[in-house]
Amino acid sequence: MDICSIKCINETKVRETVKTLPPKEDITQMADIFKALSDPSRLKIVLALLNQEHCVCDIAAICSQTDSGVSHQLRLLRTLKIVKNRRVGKIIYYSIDDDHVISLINMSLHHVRH
Amino acid sequence: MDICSIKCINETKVRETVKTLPPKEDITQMADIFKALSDPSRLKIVLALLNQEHCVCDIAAICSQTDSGVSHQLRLLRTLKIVKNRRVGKIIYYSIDDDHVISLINMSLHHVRH
DNA sequence: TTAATATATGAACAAATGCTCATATGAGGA
DNA sequence: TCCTCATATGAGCATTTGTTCATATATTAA
Repeated sequence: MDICSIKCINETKVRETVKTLPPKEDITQMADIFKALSDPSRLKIVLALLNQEHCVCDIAAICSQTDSGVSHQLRLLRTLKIVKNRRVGKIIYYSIDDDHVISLINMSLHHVRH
Repeated sequence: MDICSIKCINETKVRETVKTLPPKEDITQMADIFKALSDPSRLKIVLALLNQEHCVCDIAAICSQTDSGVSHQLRLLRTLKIVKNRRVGKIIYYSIDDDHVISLINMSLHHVRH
């Protein structure tokens, strides 16, 4: 029980756990990666690139989304270094840039399939 | 090139990748789990419970959030079977219910620390 | 240079999200 | 019983998010 509070708080346990928490910045970064994968249409794009690299309009065809929508999502994924791209003439091919993300996705896939 | 379209689409690659995509339902479920971990304050709650079980007001103290806010988040996490609880009198203790989530978090922690 | 095409970008808007405040529930003690 | 405390819940709101539409950029071909 805290002297300065009416609340029922187990100070020992609280202090113990506070010590184990990662720094705020790490938590923010972790959340950012999870957020990138938290939208079904964006996740679908990443899943598509898991198989092989694709150009923007192929991704749009695969995911039944507009080119513009896909482009917006790819920018976000690029910012987070989840995907990278290479240009061949007019066409820009996207692929996965981050192996950890592949592991994260495989693990969650395994999870939803029990 | 598609006969019915002006767009430059590599049909073979598109069809190949479409075959590898998980069913829509699986994608939705995966996205739901990632979404649960995509908010920093909610992620912090899960990180706190990773260490040991805690009652609601201890979680609030650890995470510098209001009891009410924590309670709302815990309900969401409960719905997704990420956390579970047990009652001891007036106090309700929450803990992690899903080992896969622990793996997901450890992997993303490892990721942000290169 | 001009036209055509692949991709990117900005603005706008509807929908979803997280937080706060007020109130409700449910358990223990007086 | 009544009061207190731990937790839960609903409504309201400001903010964020995903999508669409129009337009811009960049590359190739004519």
